[in-house]
Amino acid sequence: MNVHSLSIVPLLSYMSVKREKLLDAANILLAEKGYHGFSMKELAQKAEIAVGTTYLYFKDKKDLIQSLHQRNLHTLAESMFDGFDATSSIYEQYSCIWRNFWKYSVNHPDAILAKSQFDHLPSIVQLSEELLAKELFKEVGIMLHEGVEKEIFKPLPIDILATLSIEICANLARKHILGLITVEGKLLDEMILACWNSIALKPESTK
Amino acid sequence: MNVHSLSIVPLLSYMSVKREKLLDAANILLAEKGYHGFSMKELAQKAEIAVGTTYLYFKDKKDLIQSLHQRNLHTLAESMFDGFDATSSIYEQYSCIWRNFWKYSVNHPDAILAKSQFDHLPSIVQLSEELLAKELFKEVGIMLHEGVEKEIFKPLPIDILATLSIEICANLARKHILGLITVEGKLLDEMILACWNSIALKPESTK
Amino acid sequence: MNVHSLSIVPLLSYMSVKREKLLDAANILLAEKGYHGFSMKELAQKAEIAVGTTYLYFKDKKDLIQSLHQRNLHTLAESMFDGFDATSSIYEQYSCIWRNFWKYSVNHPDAILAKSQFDHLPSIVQLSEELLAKELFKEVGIMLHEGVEKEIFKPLPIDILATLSIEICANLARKHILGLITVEGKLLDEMILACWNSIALKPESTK
Amino acid sequence: MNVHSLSIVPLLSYMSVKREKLLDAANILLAEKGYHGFSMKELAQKAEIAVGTTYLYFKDKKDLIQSLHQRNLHTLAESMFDGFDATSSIYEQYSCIWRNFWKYSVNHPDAILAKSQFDHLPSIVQLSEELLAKELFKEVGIMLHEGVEKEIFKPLPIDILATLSIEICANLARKHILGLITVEGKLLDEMILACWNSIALKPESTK
DNA sequence: GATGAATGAGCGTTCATTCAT
DNA sequence: GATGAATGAACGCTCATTCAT
Repeated sequence: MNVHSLSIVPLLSYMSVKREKLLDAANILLAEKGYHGFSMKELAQKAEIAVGTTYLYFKDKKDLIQSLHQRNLHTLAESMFDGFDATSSIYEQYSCIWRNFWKYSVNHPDAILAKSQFDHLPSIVQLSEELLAKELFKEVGIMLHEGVEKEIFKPLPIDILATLSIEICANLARKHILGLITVEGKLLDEMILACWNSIALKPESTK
Repeated sequence: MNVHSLSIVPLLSYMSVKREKLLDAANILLAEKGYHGFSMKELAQKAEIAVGTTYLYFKDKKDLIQSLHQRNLHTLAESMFDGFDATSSIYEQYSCIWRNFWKYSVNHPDAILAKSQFDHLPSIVQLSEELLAKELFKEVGIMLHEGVEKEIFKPLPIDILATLSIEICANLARKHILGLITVEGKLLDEMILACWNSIALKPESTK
Repeated sequence: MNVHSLSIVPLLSYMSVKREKLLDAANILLAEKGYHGFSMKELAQKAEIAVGTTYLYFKDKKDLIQSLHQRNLHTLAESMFDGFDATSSIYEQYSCIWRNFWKYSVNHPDAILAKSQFDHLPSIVQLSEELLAKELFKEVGIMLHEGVEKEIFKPLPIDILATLSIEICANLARKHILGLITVEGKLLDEMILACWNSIALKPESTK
Repeated sequence: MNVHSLSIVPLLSYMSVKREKLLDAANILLAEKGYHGFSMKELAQKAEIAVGTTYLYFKDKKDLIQSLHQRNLHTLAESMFDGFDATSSIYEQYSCIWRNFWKYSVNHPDAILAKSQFDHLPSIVQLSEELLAKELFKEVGIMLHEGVEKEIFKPLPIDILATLSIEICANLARKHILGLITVEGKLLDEMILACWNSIALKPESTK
């Protein structure tokens, strides 16, 4: 992600206020009712836009949802590496990412709930998205790989390490958002340690 | 109708062949497309019956999906405690449940994929189902509770322990089924240990 | 209507208990919900009979309703001429018929309400029924005709005389049954006089 | 949009062409087949629009039929008091209303046939409609009441007087429309007199 | 660019009718 | 004769999408 790609003109042409309003509304509705559970009319009303206008910004409903997924992944990627220092210790890197993910989840509950819609309806979102995700989060992979090299993490496939340690965070966050469990304060540290321990070669006993 | 058949007939009368075929078809479609994503016509075709016949066995689509959820939960509960020995060591109990869950997941991929649909559309499945689930899996809770008492597991809320250790199994299984990761043979033992370590007070280093 | 046609065998073969129960149930449902407003399943349940059995007695729904109409017309015809004396005065004949019609209406509210369904949905009941009706009630026509001959009634077409004097009775009865108006005791005599006056050449002033 | 058109536009916006076409089509179908006897598809085809369009103008079938009933009642009310002079003699008032009703019936055969559908399916049309009707036709009530006060009509409940004298007109009209009777020219005067005589305290003998 | 009336395929569900038992 | 499970066409209604304004 370099400075050039952030040049203002392409961004403006791509992102309009209406487009954003539509994506925001879609996020909420997707989280609430699932892909087939809301209508384009509902969406337009929530976004305070005429139905027809929707089709100026998105080819169809599927395109809208895919765009939403992309935007959410980008936002998440940005948040996840906030304050990330690739030169700090693996534990610090790990902890930073975990906390950032958690913070993002709590701040974007709809996005997290919508995410589970994407994950569980592969027919909707193309496989290409999966590749995009790999690209966006490749630093997580790098970190895990480094951990394995340094014999901090178990020598397991990176995908499995990611599932065990990061995905579980999404799982906890979703339950937390829905009020099924409550994770706050000190408990959060415990969660991070728990996830760390599940992949650490030499897990730390709780003091 | 002789005495011997009587022990079976009542069960069969409740679980008619058509009813079962409908539930099986629904499992597949739910996994593939989500609740709103498949039509009753599609369902009937997959079950090889007429649309109208569906409504002889289920009041409506919602009722069908709730019944499916119940059936799946019962089947899962039965599988999960196969060979379970409440007097064995906590690790053996934990490992038994984990393995059974995994085996069930691999044998019932549709049920596992459909499960995430239930989890993510709570509005469809009544709260009573949630309670049913607690009832069916209360032995898991007992085991975790015992582990906490014996200072084997961290003193965390049971719900969180369950999420960290058991639910992650469902997560891994889903990815495994979808072919996103591959977990086989020795790797399975690693997974069990990973989950155990995430909640163990004194996690074991890999030998 | 002679003694021979009343011979028992044809009646028995034509009228079975189940057939009658079906017609009774149909009468009620037709009155309540109209022709398309009730299902054959509803009908069968009300008649405490299996759905399929209905089709042993009637070719289809239309046939059932036509049969019902016929039965109702026959019952009405029987009632209307109860105590009828073709040799008595025209007013006595008129009054007798009017009262009998009223009595029938009050005793068979469903039949009267169902009748309006027949009258107002000519597409359902064939024109042949109309002819049947003429046959059944021809004595009314004879009476009216006689009244015209004797210069008691106005020299109007018989159909119009019938509409003015008898049909209005059905109209009042329907409203009475529905509770929209209340006609009792002395008021009934007033009604008869009113109808009489509408067709009488020399109407009587109220005393 | 100039000042002149403004006096008309508000009405037009409420009564769009499509809406009117739908109501007209509904009138015909209701008269022909009854409420449950025609489908929304049939209706749309008759109105030469798409099915979905129907639902832009009416919430559902029930709403459509209620709206139709209201429109018909308003049209009838307007027609009935055409040339009505509350200061003229009771007979002239009575005659005016009767003739207007007849004229309306002959000009709007579908509305008259549909009317009986409303009357016979009270469960569909709310009670409030009944009150509306009373409001619209209260002048009829006033006229009848005045007639009773002046000892021209019999001292009977207004509802009964209305049924005897006005409703019979609808009855005759329906039969006339269906071709079951023929009422024309001089015969019409006879009918009016007949109805008048049925409620008059001193009925007039035919000259 | 922005609108929302209009579309008709498709939805979940019910229905009159059949037929193997 | 009597049954009721099974059928699939047809129901009332909603939907994503289009297009004249």
